[in-house]
Amino acid sequence: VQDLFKARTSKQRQVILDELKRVDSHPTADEVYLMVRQRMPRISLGTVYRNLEILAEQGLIQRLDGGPGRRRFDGRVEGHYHIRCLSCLRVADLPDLRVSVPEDEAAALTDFEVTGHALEFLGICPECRRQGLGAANHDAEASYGG
Amino acid sequence: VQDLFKARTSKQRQVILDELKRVDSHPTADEVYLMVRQRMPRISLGTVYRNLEILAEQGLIQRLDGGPGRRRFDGRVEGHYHIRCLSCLRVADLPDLRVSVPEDEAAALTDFEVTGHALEFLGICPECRRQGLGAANHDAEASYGG
DNA sequence: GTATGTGCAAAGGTTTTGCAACTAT
DNA sequence: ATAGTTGCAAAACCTTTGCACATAC
Repeated sequence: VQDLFKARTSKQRQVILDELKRVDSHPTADEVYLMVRQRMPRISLGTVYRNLEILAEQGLIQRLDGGPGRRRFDGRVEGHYHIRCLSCLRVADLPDLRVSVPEDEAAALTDFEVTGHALEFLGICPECRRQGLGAANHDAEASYGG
Repeated sequence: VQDLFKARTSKQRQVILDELKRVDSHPTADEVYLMVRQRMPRISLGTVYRNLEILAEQGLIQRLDGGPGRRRFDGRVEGHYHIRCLSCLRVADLPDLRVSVPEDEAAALTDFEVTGHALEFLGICPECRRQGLGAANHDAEASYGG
């Protein structure tokens, strides 16, 4: 997470945001780089990464998948959901939670053949809460991301 | 995705699976490497990666976060879910789908302070379906992952 | 004037891969 | 016998960062 700072409006940042609002693909960082370079050939990939991060923190764009932390593995394969601590990145199991996720509706709305879903809860674990690492520091991480 | 092949039972693969079943942390690849090395000091990190991949494909373990594909960005920030094609990895929006996700229950079950959730549908998009890239090739990717 | 931002290039961290030797079937 | 597997090291890949110069406020 970035430090507190007073964001300026740079040409580069505006164009990146523009391009992201313009399309409805969900581009990766280097795809954004390619898009932006057509209007601004001298922009660097590092600048794109930096600004995507900043824009996401400001809540002006949304970061999909990954979120914080690396790929993890789970030896338990029976259906269960997970909850991840946004502070220490640990993952805990939710073996006893049932959620009814309307895969059929999603299929109807998109024409996809829906084969499953991934649902993960986000929050702050008891240990981190005790240490005062509250949710305030992890605001823009909120809901709906996927 | 791996090719079709007849998996053998190697000592290494068994130990990796063992260790993953033994713990209920959700280790990253290099954490698995550290765990396994205590019983098998000469195993290599590459072998760990290869076997985690294979085990996940066989459905014997579960891969969390990331799943296939890289980090993506979305210029639309109003709450909406996504669906990802397991074949071409493209992501589409589901602006009109409402899901009631019981964050309060998750909080009660874990003592986490729950600040949000990430939900993503998985499937095969119409284009890929047309090309015969059916869900059969993407089986173990199914539900519940996070 | 000064904090913020940029381009460039190098470094960082994770994951994948080529290869020759080894092993389960 | 032979297809699958391993260890090792190198490569690939994605993302972050240090720095000197530029720019917005």
